[in-house]
Amino acid sequence: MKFASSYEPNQYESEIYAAWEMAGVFNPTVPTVPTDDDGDGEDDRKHAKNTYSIVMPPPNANGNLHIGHGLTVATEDSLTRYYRLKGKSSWYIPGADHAGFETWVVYEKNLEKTGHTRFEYDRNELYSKVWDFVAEQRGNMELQLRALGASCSWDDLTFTLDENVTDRIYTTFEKMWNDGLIYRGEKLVNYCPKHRTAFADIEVEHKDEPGTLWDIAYDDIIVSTTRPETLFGDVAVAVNPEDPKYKDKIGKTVHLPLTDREIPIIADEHADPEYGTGAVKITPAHDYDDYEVGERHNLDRIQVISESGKMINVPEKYYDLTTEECRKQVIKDLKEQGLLKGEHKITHSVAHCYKCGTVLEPMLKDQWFIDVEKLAKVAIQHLEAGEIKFYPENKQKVLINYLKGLKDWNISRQIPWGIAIPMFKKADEDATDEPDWIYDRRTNLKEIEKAGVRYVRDEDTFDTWFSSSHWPIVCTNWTKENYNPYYPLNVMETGADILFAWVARMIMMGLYVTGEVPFKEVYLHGLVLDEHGQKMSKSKGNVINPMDLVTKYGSDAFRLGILRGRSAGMNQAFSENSVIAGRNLCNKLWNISRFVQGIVDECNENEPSTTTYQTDNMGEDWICQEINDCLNQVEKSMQEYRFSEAVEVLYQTIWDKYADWFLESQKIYKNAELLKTTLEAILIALHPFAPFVTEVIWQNLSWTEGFIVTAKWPAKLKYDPISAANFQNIRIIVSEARTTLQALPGTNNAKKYNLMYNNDSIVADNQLLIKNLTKVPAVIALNGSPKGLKLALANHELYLDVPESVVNAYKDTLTEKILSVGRELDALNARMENPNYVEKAPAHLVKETQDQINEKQALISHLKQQLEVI
RNA sequence: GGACCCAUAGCUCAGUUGGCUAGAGCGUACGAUUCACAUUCGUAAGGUCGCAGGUUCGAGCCCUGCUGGGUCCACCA
Repeated sequence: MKFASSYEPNQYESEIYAAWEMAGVFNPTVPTVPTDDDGDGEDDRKHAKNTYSIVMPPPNANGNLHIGHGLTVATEDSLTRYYRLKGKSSWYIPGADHAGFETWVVYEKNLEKTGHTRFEYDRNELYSKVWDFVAEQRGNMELQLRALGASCSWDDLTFTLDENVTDRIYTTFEKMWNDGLIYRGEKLVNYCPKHRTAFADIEVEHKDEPGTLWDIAYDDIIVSTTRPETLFGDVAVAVNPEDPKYKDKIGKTVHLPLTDREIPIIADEHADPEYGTGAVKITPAHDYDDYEVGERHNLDRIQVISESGKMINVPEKYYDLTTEECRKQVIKDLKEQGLLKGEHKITHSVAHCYKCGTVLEPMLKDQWFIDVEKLAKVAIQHLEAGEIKFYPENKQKVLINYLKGLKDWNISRQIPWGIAIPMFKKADEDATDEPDWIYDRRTNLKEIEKAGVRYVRDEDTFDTWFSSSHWPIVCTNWTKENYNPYYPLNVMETGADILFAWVARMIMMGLYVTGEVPFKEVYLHGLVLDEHGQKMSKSKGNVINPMDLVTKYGSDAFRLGILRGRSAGMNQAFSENSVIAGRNLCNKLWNISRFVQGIVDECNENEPSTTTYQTDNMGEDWICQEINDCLNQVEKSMQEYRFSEAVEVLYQTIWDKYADWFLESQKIYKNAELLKTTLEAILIALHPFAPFVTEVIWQNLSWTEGFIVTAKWPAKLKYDPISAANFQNIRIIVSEARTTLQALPGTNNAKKYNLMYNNDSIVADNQLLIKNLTKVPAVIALNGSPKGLKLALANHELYLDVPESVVNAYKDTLTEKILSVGRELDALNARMENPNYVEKAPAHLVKETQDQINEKQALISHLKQQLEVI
């Protein structure tokens, strides 16, 4: 006997994972690169259809996994393992993210601790410093993925800075440049003065905050503003053309306070007559709306805030102040001059850096932009054609809606840790015929020469989402030349929170580069919340570390626990309890196997299992039916990404049906061949969710061969359906006997009273089983002279051999039972008395109702007889 | 301002084209104990499915409105 009495995951998990990895069972069976073994000049994979591909959203290469990764892996790996068992060549491609901005922030903080700043180094130096930093930290995350059981193909791990990735990014960028989809523009961008980089719109966090709205007199016009310090950048005052208050002022000029400038009053829809004073100052260099007003009226842009957040291009007095200091000074000076006419407290939303919380400045900068209009349009067409199926479904509409309003995408970042933008600016002023910017891949050079003209490289790097948008393409080694059976991916699984940032961009880029959608289905998971439904955060102290749970309860328990009760796209609570429930299931399965192995040993049936088992009794037919049902439901659930349902049905089948009824019956019958076949079926069916315990058991069973990872999904079991249906009688009889025994006065009743039956071949044939399941001392035939307490069964005549006093004490319970069955009967009768129901409801339902009425009536009359006897 | 999601047992959640007496896990109460498992076994209690209408023979599910909670997008001088 190899099985200890309880399952200890820590004893086995790392060893089992190492064995899997060593044996290469996670590698896809169909090659992942073009092959031509038969030498016919054609890729052998041309006809490989049975593939399943899924990529991992790359976790931060130098970070640790958090609970969201735990859910990601549990979900993706369950899919991968399921389809592998289903016979597909499954390829789960792992990844690691250089996490441009995130890592940079961590690195820069460390750098500052050592008393240095980024400005002491050039980009190449910084890049190699961060590279070393990441290399040092790297590896934890990959070990943690293994601990979670991720069955990925490790040889194919893709790092977002791998050469094939940067190659692909450059190729795409070049194509876009040539197609005119890339442009350089001076636009307002979201700029973090602390990190000194710009962000895409999607990375900005808006928060509602209290603020002040000041009224400032520009001569006789009063403007309202929340940012008086930007006054020095004002180039106009706008009023609404329909606003009668200001109609006669349009075209005139006003004096800009604290300066010696005159600025025009212009008419623009942007000014809302209802808001504030209805007149608004226009600062095109520091406000998005004003920028657009400026465009419309061809106004200058005066930048008054520098990239370090200090005032520039302002009178000496204000120069080099921070925006905050300057604001105070301006307010003070305006007050002194009597120009401050009002002050109102308001709530407005303010843009913050999602990393450090600093207020973002809209900043006028030259940046690279992607003209997204065409890309979005193509994506919308394919989405509307239903080429990608979404789980949850509604995300398709949400995504289309987003794409319809998408603005041009700023892909420049001013941080060194990332893929360099392969663009060079003309340095020779004289070469007027040459283009200002040229594309070139030699980003390691600060300066290049082309046709005798000098060019200097752009120092910016790509937004990480630009490279991430190629993820399905780079992970599967897609190329234009070769057919690839793994592209498009079968599914893209990721967090619902990055639908826009990532999924949308992968779709646009996939279509642009390959002409095909990058994946056929999208499954989005929600946030994992704490047990009270609160978002996990360090500040709240409610963060759950998945690795702690894995250590404590095992990887399988964690996976089962986190998938349980979870559905697509929903933010849902998670607690240790569900992991404990998972741990218990693993232990149950372990003991089930221990028990089965015991019988197999006893019967000397240690040869590989066959499908030629015989079913010799109702319980055996019944469990075959139950397992088939279970397999069908798991298959259906997996098809629809209903993991929670799949896990639920497995729990019930394994625990409530296989262990509690079938194995109990096998204590009598001992059908070793059937036990082997059925145990294999449940082990394989559970394997996608609990890979370790099922494999450990598989390795310990005497008759199984190879790894369960690469086993075949179970075939449907053969059984006699009539016999299977008859087993329900046993279950009903046993349940009723148990309920009644518990309800009788006194304790330990099961040991006291015999069960007697009259004229019942099912009971007669299963006396021993019923005795074992109810734990009564004996099950005895009555031969026509009833006594004791009759069980509340419509179709069976059974009695508990209890003394009259006990029967009398049971009288109240019996009366209540008659009443409750009576209420059920009334409800059924009412339904049948409704002619519309009888006419319009489907015939089988009407018949069912009638059958039930008959049954309840029989039951009531049985119970009433009993009551009369008392 | 636009859109989306959620509301079912004490807690966390299932409930697929409308169909029987609305389920699970955890928790609670009571009982069991050599013979695979106390990480066990058995039994029970606990729900007018957020509110108000409507459609239907029949509504947790479909429709309308409302209330409460959450998310995203846009805007906010």
